[in-house]
Amino acid sequence: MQPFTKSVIEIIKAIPEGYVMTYGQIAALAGSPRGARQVVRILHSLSSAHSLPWHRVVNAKGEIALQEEEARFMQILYLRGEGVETDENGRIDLARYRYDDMPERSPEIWL
DNA sequence: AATTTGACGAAGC
DNA sequence: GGCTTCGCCAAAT
Repeated sequence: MQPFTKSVIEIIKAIPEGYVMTYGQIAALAGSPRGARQVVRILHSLSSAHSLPWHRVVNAKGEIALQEEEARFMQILYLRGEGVETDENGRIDLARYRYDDMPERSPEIWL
């Protein structure tokens, strides 16, 4: 297993309750700024095995990324249970709920 | 060793 | 805003 993959798992486990992170954010923190699809893979195959808080990972637009309706519903329930508001389409306000591990490294988010 | 897989993301229209 | 195209890359096949 690549160090990148291990980092991704650790980062996801470190997302606090009530916050979310994006695939790209996680990949970048793990050392691969264009490895967002790896994060997808890892979650797809390991979310249950590692009991990761998979529901705290959303896409760059702040939307629920899951395709199946039932799984989307579950993710929304988990998030609302932690205090993360979602609209009827599963959209999250990233300005409020995005978790920034190292804000000084991500000046673009200050916009 | 080569190809496919993915819950992505940025850019262009 | 939506939609398409393209780049991305470790793991699985």
